[in-house]
Amino acid sequence: MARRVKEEPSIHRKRISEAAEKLFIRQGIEKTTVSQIAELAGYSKATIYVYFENKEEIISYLVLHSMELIKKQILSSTDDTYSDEENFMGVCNSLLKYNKKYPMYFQFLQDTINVDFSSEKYYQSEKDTYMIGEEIHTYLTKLFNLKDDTFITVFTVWSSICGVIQMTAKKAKYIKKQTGLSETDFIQAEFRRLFKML
Amino acid sequence: MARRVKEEPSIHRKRISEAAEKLFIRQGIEKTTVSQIAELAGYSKATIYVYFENKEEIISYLVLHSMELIKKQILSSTDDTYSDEENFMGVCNSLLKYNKKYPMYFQFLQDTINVDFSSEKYYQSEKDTYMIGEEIHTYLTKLFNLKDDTFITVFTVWSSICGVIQMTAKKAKYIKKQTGLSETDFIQAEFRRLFKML
Amino acid sequence: MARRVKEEPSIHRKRISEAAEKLFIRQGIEKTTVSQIAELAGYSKATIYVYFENKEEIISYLVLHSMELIKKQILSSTDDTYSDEENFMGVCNSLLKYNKKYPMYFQFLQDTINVDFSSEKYYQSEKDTYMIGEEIHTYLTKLFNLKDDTFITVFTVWSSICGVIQMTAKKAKYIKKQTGLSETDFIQAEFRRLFKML
Amino acid sequence: MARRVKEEPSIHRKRISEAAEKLFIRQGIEKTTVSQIAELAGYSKATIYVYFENKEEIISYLVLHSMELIKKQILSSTDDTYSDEENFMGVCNSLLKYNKKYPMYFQFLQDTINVDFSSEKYYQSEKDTYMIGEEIHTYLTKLFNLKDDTFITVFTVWSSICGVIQMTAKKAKYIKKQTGLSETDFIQAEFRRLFKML
DNA sequence: GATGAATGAGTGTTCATTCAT
DNA sequence: CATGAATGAACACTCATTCAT
Repeated sequence: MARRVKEEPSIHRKRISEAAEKLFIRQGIEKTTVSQIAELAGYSKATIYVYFENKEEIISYLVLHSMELIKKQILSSTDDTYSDEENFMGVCNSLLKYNKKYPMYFQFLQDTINVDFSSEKYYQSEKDTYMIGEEIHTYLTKLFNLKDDTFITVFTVWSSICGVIQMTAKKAKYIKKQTGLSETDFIQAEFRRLFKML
Repeated sequence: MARRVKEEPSIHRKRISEAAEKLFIRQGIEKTTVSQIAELAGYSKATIYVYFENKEEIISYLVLHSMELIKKQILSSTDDTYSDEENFMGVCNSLLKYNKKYPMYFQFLQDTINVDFSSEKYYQSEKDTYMIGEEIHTYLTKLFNLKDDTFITVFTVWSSICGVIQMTAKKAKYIKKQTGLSETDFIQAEFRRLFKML
Repeated sequence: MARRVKEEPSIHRKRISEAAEKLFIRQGIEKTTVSQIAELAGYSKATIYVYFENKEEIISYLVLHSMELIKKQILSSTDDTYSDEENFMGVCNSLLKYNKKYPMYFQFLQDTINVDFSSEKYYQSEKDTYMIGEEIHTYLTKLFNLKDDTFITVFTVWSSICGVIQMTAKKAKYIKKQTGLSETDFIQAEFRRLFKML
Repeated sequence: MARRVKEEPSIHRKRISEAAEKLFIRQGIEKTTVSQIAELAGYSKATIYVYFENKEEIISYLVLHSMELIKKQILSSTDDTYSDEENFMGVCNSLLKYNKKYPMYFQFLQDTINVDFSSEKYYQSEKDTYMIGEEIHTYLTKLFNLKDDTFITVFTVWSSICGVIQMTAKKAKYIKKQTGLSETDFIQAEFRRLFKML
């Protein structure tokens, strides 16, 4: 599992990762083989290993992609001029939408991120991912205009939203059985409750 | 993949599942092979299949085990006579402790649970797991003496706590870097913040 | 694969072999497990090995059974007072019926039979099977009142009938495609042709 | 069990199938493992799966091979200019020789052949096998200059020859015991008898 | 006499990865 | 640069058979 810094994404990396993405979403990461990725990307299997060290690095690359998407999503659904509640719901629904579209990437959001960039063994993607996470965090802090305990508050709220989205998605059937509410209705209610708590 | 109700755990099932548990925690479920489980449990591989239908059933058995543990944990750290905050922190720290000890089981908490028990294809363990989940839920409802919107509130809070614990555990390094706080200190602060929100 | 002479079939051997027979017919020999036989026969797996040395001996026992059936079948469908053609068709249709009912046993008819009974390593069943074959042969010889070259004629005709039945059964689809005739119609025509040849 | 048409036999397919052939003859198809085939062919087990979809396809490939051999054998031992008896004996002895050399393939001759080529799920080999069978059939029809009932006659005779060869081979010991004749002598006598019947 | 318990020895198949060309 | 070819290492699961009790 040797990790080294690699030159930045060429057109090939993009093409390969896009193929991988489609397959990951369609059938899950574990069940997607490098062969399938190669075929869909229009390369030979061996060529994949020219542009990515291994399957893991492809995943890493896509984690970055997912972070970029979330950021975009959040930026486009929030605004200085909106009310706090509108903004809060904007963030929530960005994440929700994201989880619906890329349920598997959502997991990544809550996954460990390599922060020890002093070592030389990391993928460039990991560094980039980290930085985008930072940007989102900074953006949210400003958005909610929090004065003190900024970090912890943003972190806690963010974590709670993620927790609620994840749990609700997984237990949808159970919720339906207990409350009769659809997943969609239930989660909006949860978001509102969460906002009131703030 | 025939699933049928099976007679309850014998001493062998216990021994095997304990071996599986150790390995699952140490190296993850996917990477643990039935051979390894057999070896550690002191049985031959074939014998494993005498006591469990397949690997999946071992997992299912352990999910139940994990639910039982959480329940015990929560019961022993909360009480009618405590203040609301004490109880809240009790629940939080139960889950936290649990996640520290069995990080992999914690995932199970947020995992889909088979609820369609009308079908005949499920393991007894799955049904049992569901029921313990119900018991915890009922207990928490009473504990916090919530009058209306009970279900949604308990669910939201529970999800938030899980989200916070999970995210904090995964991003511990990042948090340290940003705030200088240890994971332990940071998460206690998060719990308190969460309580204030209620 | 040690073979030793064994004491004659008790009631248990009968019960076990009957279970095996049902399963062999239903799902083939290879796909039938000793466990299944034991279960259907109402014994424990280990008990099977008390009454039969191994799976092979069960098969051997059933081969004998099949021989007995064929003999009965032939005896009941031929008679001194019938015409030669009637008798010939009787034999043919006995074998045909037999093949339809126990396609898998039919193979046995054309299988090697242990004739070296001087050695001590054979199953009693094998000896018995051999003797019934002899009886059938003797019966047919008398039936067709052949004077010279008896053995070879009976053997050749018998073999031809078997060959025709087997090939026709296996190539039924092909025959349908080529001639438009059903397997039943086609094989009766073959039998008649065979008789004319005699 | 996806079956698709594959590109034609390379040198590897030949090498692998030749190894498989030896093992199949020596110990039977069922008892031959893919590992053994790989070892004897000088490849790694995984490589076998590069050139054949699965074990079944190897068998299918060899069935074709066997059909080609029989055809050659028959063509080289019969001729327009020979007498009918010479030709008949030629066909018989072709099949006999073939059975001696590849007893296990001989079984294939009497086995079901996939005729439903409208479906897309078959191996190219299976189609080819079918076509060679057709060619043999056509050739024999012309050879014996049969006018009417051609199909049924050729089919019946062919089946009878196969039946006689198979039965005689399996019961050689028994025949020796009963007639004192060697298998070789006995079967030639059978062939002659068969010819006289025509 | 009957069996519960245990297992050795496979079995076909998959897949990420390497490397000579 | 790109890849065809090859494979090591697994992996979940099966089953006939044994033997102490």
